[in-house]
Amino acid sequence: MILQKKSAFNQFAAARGLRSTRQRDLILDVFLSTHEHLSVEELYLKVKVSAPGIGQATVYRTLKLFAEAGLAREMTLSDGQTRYEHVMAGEHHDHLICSRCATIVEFEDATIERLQNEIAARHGFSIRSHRLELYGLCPACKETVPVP
Amino acid sequence: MILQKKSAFNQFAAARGLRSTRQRDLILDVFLSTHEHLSVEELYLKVKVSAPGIGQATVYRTLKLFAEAGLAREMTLSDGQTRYEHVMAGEHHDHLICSRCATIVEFEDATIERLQNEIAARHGFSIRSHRLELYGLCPACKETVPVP
DNA sequence: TCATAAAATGATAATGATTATCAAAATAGA
DNA sequence: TCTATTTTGATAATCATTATCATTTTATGA
Ligand SMILES: [Mn+2]
Ligand SMILES: [Mn+2]
Ligand SMILES: [Zn+2]
Ligand SMILES: [Zn+2]
Repeated sequence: MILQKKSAFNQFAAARGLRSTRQRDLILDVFLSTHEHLSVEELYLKVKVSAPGIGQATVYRTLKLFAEAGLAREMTLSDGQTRYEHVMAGEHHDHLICSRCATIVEFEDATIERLQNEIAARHGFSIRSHRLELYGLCPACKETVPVP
Repeated sequence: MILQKKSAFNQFAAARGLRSTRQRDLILDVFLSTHEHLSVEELYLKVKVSAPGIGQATVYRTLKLFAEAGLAREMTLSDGQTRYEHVMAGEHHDHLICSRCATIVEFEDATIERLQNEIAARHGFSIRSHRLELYGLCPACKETVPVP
């Protein structure tokens, strides 16, 4: 999986005439070693551990590249920070998000996807992408928080 | 409908001990006279026509009040601008958005809503809110744009 | 290996949307 | 009218992201 993505990126880089750099390799390693939905800032801090001199701009630029290369997906939750998550070409899922502790659970629902397409078709739209986010309390937080 | 919302806001204002001001009345009138999903900036420009001296901060503040009062809903599309739309208490709908001309079509789908709740329940979440946005090309733009 | 053109990096400034601050103006009561 | 309190509008501050640009790195081929 990780190797697949690395070679996917190398292919992309070759096709685009990108040069290979220490920074990009490192950012890719760090990104692929996570399994969360990390903000750019969080990724930047992780990368900085191995490369204290890295610039934020490089991290921003590189993550955008990963998205273009099809191995990452850019997402913006309601906290106004851009996050990146792993994605294998063609794969798709939506998110359940805890409003209290920010836990994220991924899900897919074929029926919802189908209904979305039907709705779009009914209005003459051709869908390119969609965003479905369910906000609420996760099981743990439900217990902790007093019911209003 | 408009009268309903005006009195809803007056009630809210009374309960909160808000004073009544020319600016708020005007912003409410302008907001209620629209039927679109306007950004704060757009609302600000509309209001400025009748009250050139109005401050943006006042518009920002006042729209937030409307949301708290339950007569407006704050929404953020993928363009990173906060928009406000009319909403009557309890009403809900989702959006189909043209990525090219920004046309917005509203829809409701009971089945999707039900499935969302089922998914949340399956993961032990209690949903508080959700966001469903379908991005694509509207009928008009589909014709205009060359197919890739 | 060396030179060189092109690309990449990192520091920093700029941007854009929103919020905070605060003095001046407006409002609601007494 | 007087006064305490709220509201306003101008402005500065903030925050995430992007643009700029001098400097450093890379690829390539003499
Ligand atoms: Mn995910
Ligand atoms: Mn709407
Ligand atoms: Zn939680
Ligand atoms: Zn369109």
